[in-house]
Amino acid sequence: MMNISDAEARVMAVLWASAPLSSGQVVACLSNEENWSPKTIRTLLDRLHAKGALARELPDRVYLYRPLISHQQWLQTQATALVETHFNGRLAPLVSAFASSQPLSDRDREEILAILEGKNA
Amino acid sequence: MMNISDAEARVMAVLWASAPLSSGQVVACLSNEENWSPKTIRTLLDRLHAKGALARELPDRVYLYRPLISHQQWLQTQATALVETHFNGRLAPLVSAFASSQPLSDRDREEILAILEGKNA
DNA sequence: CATCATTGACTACAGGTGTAGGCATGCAAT
DNA sequence: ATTGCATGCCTACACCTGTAGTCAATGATG
Repeated sequence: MMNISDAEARVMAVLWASAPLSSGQVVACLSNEENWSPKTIRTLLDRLHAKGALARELPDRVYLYRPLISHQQWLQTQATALVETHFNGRLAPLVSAFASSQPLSDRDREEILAILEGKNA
Repeated sequence: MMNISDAEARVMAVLWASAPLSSGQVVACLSNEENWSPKTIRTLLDRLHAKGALARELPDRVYLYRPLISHQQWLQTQATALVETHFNGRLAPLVSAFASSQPLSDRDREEILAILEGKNA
């Protein structure tokens, strides 16, 4: 799996929410949340394209970008990577570490319980 | 919380397992698992000290290093950071992402259930 | 004592990341 | 047609990271 940096991930998030988008549209979406120069965002789009995380086509005069990896895929990668590198590959210690730093919400409790019971799908 | 890179974390792991240790002892511990030059390990120790992750004293002619942050603390930081940045601050979606990439072991299931029931402490 | 191996202090260097800037071009508006 | 803004392409630059190397002092060994 390719590496996507934090800044790049925020750009991906926009395209995971809706795609394809032109660079201008991505810039517009991000200008609310991030205080980045349009140049910065275009650089990140370029890098994501170079990495193979985004496809782009030029139907008109402007590139349209589209994710090449799914959000789900990416979340799985991130979750398993953390579990592997810091928790010896087991999920429970991560859950424990998280729960000991902040109490679990009822909603989290219920959803996790459902997953444990195999109702995830 | 300071940043500790992956390579640095493997050095921290040695000192979390036993401390204080001299740089030579850390080198010895790591030479089994990692294929690093002693130079590399000393560089990592230096950087960890510069970052404030390790304390060091020089009682004899050799530095002794000791962690300034606990393993637990670090795991909490890592877990909550991932949850914040990729899962909107909620744990359940992370559990879901992990479980959908590989089935949970019985042991994980049991331990997580125990945590949900408040038996973590 | 002369030499070697260990340690510390400083330096190196490429690739990734955050964060843009400069230049050219082309559509848009006057 | 001229001007100006958006866009693409290339460049910049500092800091972090992985992975060492050099040089000098010091303690151990023959």
